[in-house]
Parts: sequence; structure tokens; C-alpha cells
Amino acid sequence: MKRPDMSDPAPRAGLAPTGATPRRGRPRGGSGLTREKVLQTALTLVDRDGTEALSMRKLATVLGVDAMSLYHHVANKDAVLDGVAELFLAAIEPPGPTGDWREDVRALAAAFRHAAVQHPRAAPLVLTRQLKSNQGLAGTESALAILHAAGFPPEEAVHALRSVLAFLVGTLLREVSSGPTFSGQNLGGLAGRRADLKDSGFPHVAWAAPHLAACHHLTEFNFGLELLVAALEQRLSPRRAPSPRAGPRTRKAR
Amino acid sequence: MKRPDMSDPAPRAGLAPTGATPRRGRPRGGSGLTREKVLQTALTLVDRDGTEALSMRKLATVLGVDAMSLYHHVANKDAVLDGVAELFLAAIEPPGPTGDWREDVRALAAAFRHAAVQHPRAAPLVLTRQLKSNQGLAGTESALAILHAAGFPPEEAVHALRSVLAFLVGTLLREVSSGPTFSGQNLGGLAGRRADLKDSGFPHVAWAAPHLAACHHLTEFNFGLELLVAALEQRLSPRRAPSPRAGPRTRKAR
DNA sequence: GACGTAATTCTACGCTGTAGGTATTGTCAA
DNA sequence: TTGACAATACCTACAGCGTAGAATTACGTC
Repeated sequence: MKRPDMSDPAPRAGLAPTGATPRRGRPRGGSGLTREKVLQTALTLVDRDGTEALSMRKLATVLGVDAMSLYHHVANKDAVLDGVAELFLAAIEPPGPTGDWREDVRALAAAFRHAAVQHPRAAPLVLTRQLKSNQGLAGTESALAILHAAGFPPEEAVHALRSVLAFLVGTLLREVSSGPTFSGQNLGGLAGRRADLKDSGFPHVAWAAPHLAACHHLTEFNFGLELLVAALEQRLSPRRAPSPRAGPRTRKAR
Repeated sequence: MKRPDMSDPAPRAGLAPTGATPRRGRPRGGSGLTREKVLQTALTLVDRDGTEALSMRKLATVLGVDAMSLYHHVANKDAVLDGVAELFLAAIEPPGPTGDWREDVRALAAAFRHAAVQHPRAAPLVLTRQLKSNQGLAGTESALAILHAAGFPPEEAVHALRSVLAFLVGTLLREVSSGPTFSGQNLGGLAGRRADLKDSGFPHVAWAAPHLAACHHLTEFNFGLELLVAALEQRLSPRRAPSPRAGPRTRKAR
């Protein structure tokens, strides 16, 4: 416990895919518990009951193990949550380049959203805590490759990446926090909410009440993303009208 | 406790500014504890130690009171956090209209950011949980008034509002979560981080390493906001070149 | 069999949110 | 003045939490 790291013989970053016997010839001193099993079970538990309901004791019970046994595979509860977040990120597979950087941006954003919608209760772990792992770097690499191919200089590419990422975090946080939905549209008292907004005493809120009462998350996602893509496109070629053809400096790299 | 609401004789939304004796002639059955005192103390406590360090017992101790006494003024701990979030929102004063909707959007966003930077540890309460209070409606009203004056139809105004808000949530969450900063720039191992990124094995990460290693939050904030403003402007007048003059249908309402 | 070692379990501590009960206090009706 | 009533506060207690530290178990190697 003094040195929570380095109980693993392979200190390379990242996580081994399977098995990973902790040491060469000592596979089962106990019940075959592994870091991967712990984190995978934690993910399913978070998916079912939410982040706040996760406790080391419950996790251990599900694994058929004493709570303290977990601490031989993870440093503490925070490390479990970090591990779940990494598991989440690892499930994202960045799509390949299409030649149109706008399409590539859309596809990468969609992949991110897909993962969040797939694990709505685990998503806040990734969206709200800053991760220390290298797992996030893969996504960063994909995004920067797209922006580089589009012709952005490195500084602007980083700014663009951070802008889009901030938007993604915000929208997805809203989407996964808005409880269970049906066909992307919030149910339950929609008409009542519209009436409340109309009577709120705020004139512009009343003016937009029909559209404020509901929130179709995919539509909002696409709207904001298209705003950012359009603005980036405009920034790339400030003089030209936006045409569906390739941008000016495309295919500069690859 | 069965009916946690309506212990207040004035069920109008919002919170009375001061005093607010719960009933006409029964001001002090005990130590003069009030909901406002509880929430204000909770805010200062959160500002000092963070959200996770807040407990009902510590809060009560600071107030010189037993923990259970708090439950006569708030329903439970979650209500305390909601109240702190409302206090946070109430501190935002939306700037008045300037006649240029782009300036108004910038000013409103800046006011939001100002509040977040002022209370970095309380900000996640507002950014991550969806609020049920009417307090947030004031900000919504301001934003919609700006977008309405700019000439957006209601549906598009809501989309625009949600896009900008999502971006704000994302950036500010990043800014307040990135620990203490000095002059907006992260200190501590900056050179080391740049070296790590260069050696990460990801070519584009290495390409942009100098700009990835640091994060000047205000610059990122302005960059993304300008992207969105430019895109909205383009959307308002798709045919015209963006001119510094007023937009097309300005001064339609006030 | 003996030993070293890693994995696991057991025990315990201080902390949490809050349900339930009781005591104190201020206001009003009689 | 007195009794009823409601609001406020405190006390006790419970189930649960993360995890430090000691004890136990099970294995591979002599």
C-alpha cells in the first residue's frame, strides 16, 4: 500500500487486453481477481445504478469478494472511477479519414456521442473529471490529425479542438443528465412545462416556450456542431463563399 | 418533513433578499437559523473546501448548531446544494443591451464566466446538475431577448442558446476543474508536459505539443465564443459579408 | 515439511446522511 | 394566568461509507 503503483510487472502505460497474470508463475493466490475484472464490473454497476451508488463494498459483493481485496488491484475508489472512465474512452473507435475534414469532425464527434449515449450514467466520469491517463490522447490525436489535414496550423488546431470538445462536454452532459428519454424527446409533462414557461412572467421565455419546453438532444447536438464546423470553415477560407467542394489547403497532408 | 415545501408563507419563486421571518410573529423559537444563513454558509464552505468536503455536520458546526437543526430549513443535503447553486446564479447580473447583439452575447457569456471564476469550487454545482429552480430562467430570458433582438426566430434562438450554453458549460468546467492557476496559465511542469507530449508516440500530438501543454483559459473561452458568434452571424445573413454595422432586423424589439 | 510471498479476509475507526424522539421556546385563545 | 399548539433545537441511533492495519490463507519453490 505504500507504493500503490508498480504491482504490475509491465509498467507500460495503458491496460493489457486480457489475462495479465500478475506475475510469471503465481497466477492464483486467491480468487483470480484482476484489475480488469474489477473495472469491468464497476462499469456495469455504474451503468445500472449510477456513479453515486457505486461503493467499494457493493463492488466487492458483486465480485464475490471482500471489500478490502479490491485494494490489491486498485489504489482506491478514485482509481476505480478513473479506470471506468478509461474503459469508457477505450470503447470509442475513431473513424477513418474520408478526405473531407468536415465529415471527419462530424464522425469523430458522433463516435464520442455514441459512447456517451451507450453509457449515460458512466459518461459524467469522463465529462466532468480531467483524466490523467494516456487514453484520452488517442482521441486528441485523431482530432488533431483531422484538423491538420484540413490545413489548420497547430495553435489554431488546438483552439479548435478545445472549442469543439467544450461544446461536446456541455451538450452530452445535458443529454445524459436529463434522465430517461423516449426517441430522444423528453416525455412527462411537456404540455405542462410549456404552460409554466408561458406563465413565467419572462416575455421572451414565453415567446420561445414551445421550443424551450422540449429538448431533442440529437437535433441540438447537430445544430451546435454545424455552427462550429461552419465557423471553422469560414476561418480556414475567410474570403471564399463556403462551397461543398474541398477547402483550399486540403490534402496538404495525406 | 412529509411536506418539505410550503413552510414558507410566500410561495413566490425566488428568494427574499434579507430577513424573511418565516411567519408573522414567530421570529425566534431558537437560535435564529434561517434558510438564507444556511445556504450562504454552505456557499462559503464550498468555496473554501470544495463540494465534496461539504457535510451537514460541518455546516452545522460552522453555524454553531446541531446537524439536525438544519433539516428545519432545508429538506436534505441535496436541497442545500441546489440552494448554493441558486445563490451562485443569483449573483450573475445580466448586462444591459448595447444595440449590438454580438456584444450582448459576449457580455452575457462573460458575466457567466465571471461568476464561475469567482466561485470555482461551487461552479460545478451549476454546470453539472440540471436545476429545477426558476433562478435559471432569468438568464434564459436575457439570452433570448438578445437573440430575439438580433432577429432570430424562436426555434433558432433556442438552438443558439443551447449551443452557446453547452460550450460555456464545457469550457468553464474545464477551467474550474484545472486546479489553481496563475494569470490564467497553468504552472507546474509545463516544460515537462510538453516533453511528455512530444514523446507520446502520437505524431499530431507531438506536432501541437507546445500548444497542448498549456491552456490559457480566457483565450480558449474567447476563441470558442467567437466561433459561435461568427457562425450565428453567418446564419442570420447568409448572403452578406459580415459587416460591423447592425444586423438586418435589429431594433425589431426594443 | 518449511519458508517466503502474494492474495484475501477480518477487525476496527472515524466519518456520513438522516429517521425518530424529546426538550425548549414563543404565540395565541381561553 | 393557563393550557394548547406549533416551531425550533438537540440528542440518540442506525446503516452505510472508505480504508488502515493485522491476521489468515494458499501457493510456488526450496
